[in-house]
Amino acid sequence: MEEKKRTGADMATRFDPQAIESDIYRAWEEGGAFTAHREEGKKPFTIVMPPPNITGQLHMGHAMDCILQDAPVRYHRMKGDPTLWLPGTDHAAIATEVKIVDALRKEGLSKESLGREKFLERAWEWKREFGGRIVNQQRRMGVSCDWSRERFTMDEGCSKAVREVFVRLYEKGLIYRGQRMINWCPSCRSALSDAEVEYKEQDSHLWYIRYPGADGSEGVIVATTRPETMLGDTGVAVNPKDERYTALVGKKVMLPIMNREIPVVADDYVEMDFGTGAVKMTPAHDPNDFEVAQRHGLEIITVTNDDGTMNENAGAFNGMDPLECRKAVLAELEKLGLLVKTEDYKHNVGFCYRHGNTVVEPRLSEQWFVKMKPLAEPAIAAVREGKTKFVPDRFSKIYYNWMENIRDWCISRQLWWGHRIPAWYCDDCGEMSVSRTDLTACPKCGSARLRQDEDVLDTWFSSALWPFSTLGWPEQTEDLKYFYPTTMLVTGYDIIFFWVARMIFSGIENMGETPFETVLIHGLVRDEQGRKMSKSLGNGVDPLEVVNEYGADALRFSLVMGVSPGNDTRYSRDRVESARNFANKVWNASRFVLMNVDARGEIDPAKLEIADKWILSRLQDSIRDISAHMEDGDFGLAATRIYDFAWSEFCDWYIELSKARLLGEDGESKDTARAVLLYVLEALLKLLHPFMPFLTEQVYKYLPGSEGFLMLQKWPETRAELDFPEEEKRMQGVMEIIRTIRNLRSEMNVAPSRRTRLMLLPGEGWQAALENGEGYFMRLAGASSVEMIGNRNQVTEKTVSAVTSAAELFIPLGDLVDFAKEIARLQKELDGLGREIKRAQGMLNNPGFVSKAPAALVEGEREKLAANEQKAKALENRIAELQESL
RNA sequence: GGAAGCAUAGCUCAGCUGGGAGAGCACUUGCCUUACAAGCAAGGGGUCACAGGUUCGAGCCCUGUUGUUUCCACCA
Repeated sequence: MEEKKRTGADMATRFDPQAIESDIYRAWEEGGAFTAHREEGKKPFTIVMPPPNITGQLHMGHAMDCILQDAPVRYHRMKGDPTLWLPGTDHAAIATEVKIVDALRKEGLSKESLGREKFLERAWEWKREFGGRIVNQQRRMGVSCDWSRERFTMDEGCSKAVREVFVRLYEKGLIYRGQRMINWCPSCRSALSDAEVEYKEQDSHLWYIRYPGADGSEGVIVATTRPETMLGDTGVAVNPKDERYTALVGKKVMLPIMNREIPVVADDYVEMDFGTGAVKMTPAHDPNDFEVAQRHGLEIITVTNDDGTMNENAGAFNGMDPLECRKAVLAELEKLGLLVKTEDYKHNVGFCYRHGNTVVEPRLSEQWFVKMKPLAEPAIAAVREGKTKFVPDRFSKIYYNWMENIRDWCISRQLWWGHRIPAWYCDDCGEMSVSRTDLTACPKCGSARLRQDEDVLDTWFSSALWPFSTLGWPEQTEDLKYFYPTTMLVTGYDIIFFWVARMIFSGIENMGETPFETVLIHGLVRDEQGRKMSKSLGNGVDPLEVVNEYGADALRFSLVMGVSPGNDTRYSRDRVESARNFANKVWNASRFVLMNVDARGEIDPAKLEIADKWILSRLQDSIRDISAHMEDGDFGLAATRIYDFAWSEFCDWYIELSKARLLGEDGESKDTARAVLLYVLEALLKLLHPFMPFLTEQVYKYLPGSEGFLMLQKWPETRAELDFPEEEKRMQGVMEIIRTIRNLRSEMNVAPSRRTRLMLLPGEGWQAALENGEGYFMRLAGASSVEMIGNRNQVTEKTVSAVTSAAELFIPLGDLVDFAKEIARLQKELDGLGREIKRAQGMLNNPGFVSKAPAALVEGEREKLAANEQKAKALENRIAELQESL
């Protein structure tokens, strides 16, 4: 470690994050500061990090994730809780495979030409490169997670967990294989789960097509948005109550072009008032049609290939892509005179969430599924019973809504990168076996002619196990026993379905316990215009660029300050700049303190002056508020509070107040100020550390007597003996006078260089406090002298004046004073006061208020009223005097 | 079709269980005051979307309206 620097004089005048961040991070990491330790008997604080995909690089959403986890983790670590933040990455089956296939294409290669084994080698290479890159980007954000426990969804342990869960669910009958209608992405050439389809509204048409009767009658007109699918039609359905079609039910119509006779069936599914009330049935390419077909025994004809093109069942259209086919079919129908009409129509079309431009086709296919109902029920109950709490609570509604309407989860993907399905098929006896270990012989007939299922699992199958697979499950490791269930999950609302819900039911099913106590949901980071950041818009902001320009602390702070839980937030350069300015402010305040304090001094309560008591008391208040906000997950409020304390109270006032003493002759007062400055600064650094870890850690190195890392110091505790409510009030009175004088001087255009005498007529009980504040009036309010007077008559010169709650004040300004203007000014002040008095009187004259409002509040109003009445009286007197002298 | 969020200063947003409207940025004025011009001081600027209701008291709670964003569902 570098040699410790000792004085503020060594500090640069500006905080330079670039110069220190990487060194500090390395020191933390090498010093083992992130490593979690189990301490029996103590409740741990545990977070498993949502594992970023290894596909690319960190975006603003990740940055948000980082800070919202790092802040509570650092807070709890400082509180002394055994703290584990477990990091890792996700193999992201489809997403990664798509990227690798793209990369291969640029080399003129394809998946197929490479073969499965070579492809997987490439994929692991990819993982090493991009997985490492992501993790280093996280380090740049300052994340204090335990890298010694880093995991990957496809590492040995997690893979074992996946295999174990799959087999267990299969054995319980909760995983099955079957022909079902699934979402098919022609670009992935794979099945997708319902959650992976994004619906977008598209302008399209509704085409009305006549299907003539098989007997030569006029038949029926159907309406469709996808005319090309008619090639696979095997029926027409009408509502049984629809009298227009009663005669047709049971008859056959002729499917044009294909010239196939298809039946007309009656089914409740059909809405009578949509279109013509008659629906063409394409059971292989529409989930509803499929169900109708099941009920009525309709034939099922698949007319597309894996890549979305038309297949041989499409007859003359074989090989066309669907849009081409649509045009050709419509042209043909037109020629036949069967295209009755075309209407403009808007409807939702499903797109692949990884191939944004690819339309997802419902398609009949043999896939693996998880039976969801039995898993969803206890997961719903767990949240209802409060075993897992969503914060903010409204997100639990989204969760319930999804869980209560859940359908079976299609988990097989026709990909290579992922956990391969542990099922083997025997080519001799046809037996299918699911196994924890790789099979070499058929368990039924002993044949060695076994083929493992070609498919891999949905990436979310493994991430669903993340809270326990990463802790060692299915082994009963010490970590698992100690850290599960975890304390908190932090993630965006966009993956509640994909991930959060699945972790909850997986945790309950496999561990018997919900995986986390709290799910803290945050919003999206949008661009400066409020649009979602996306690659296609090219409006993404790279957090690393922001870190390079402004520092990690600035970015982190800008992402939390003034942000409320669960709400989206806009990225704004202004906010980062403002956070950077704050960092610099704290840096310079520290520099000031350290230039004046070179040793740690004890605080002796007997020697504290009013300003000391004020700032110490304000500090107590800040510690209370900030700690409470940290506990509640209100990081936006915590950050705002520390900002205000540091800037508006410590810097703007206490430091300025201390200057007079530091430059003065009174050694004891000077020492006390020094001790208080250092004490408050150190507490401030600790309170700020969860948000600005680099800056605070760096400053801590300079503090006299500091040892080790700030990040491992104790979180500040409140001390009752440092609460000084009475002195706080007195100091605020002094501050009000200072502000009032500044205001007067400014209004009167008194040059800052011109010092003015000050006369004070103290209010009752204020004499001592004001005498105490003389130095402050001189230093902070441009006073050349302070004179206490006992009576307004003692003011004989031309002065401007004002009334505050602590005193009446007079500033002789000679010819600058224009009595007429002065009267107008005071009158305006008096009018304001009058309104205020009226308001208070109104309240106090209201019997309801006096009898029902809290006593303290009523008393407070009484006090304010009395004070204001006194002020008003003083103003009236003053105005009268001035009028006389006019 | 169902659900949720948002509507507060010119802009972006805070506002904890109801108790005299706040911040950042922008704007005006004056300051290089020996920590900081990435700064200091002073100032202007708001019918808290609208309409009702509850309450002694509503930005906050309830009902409705309007605007806006998002999620879910998917009637071809």
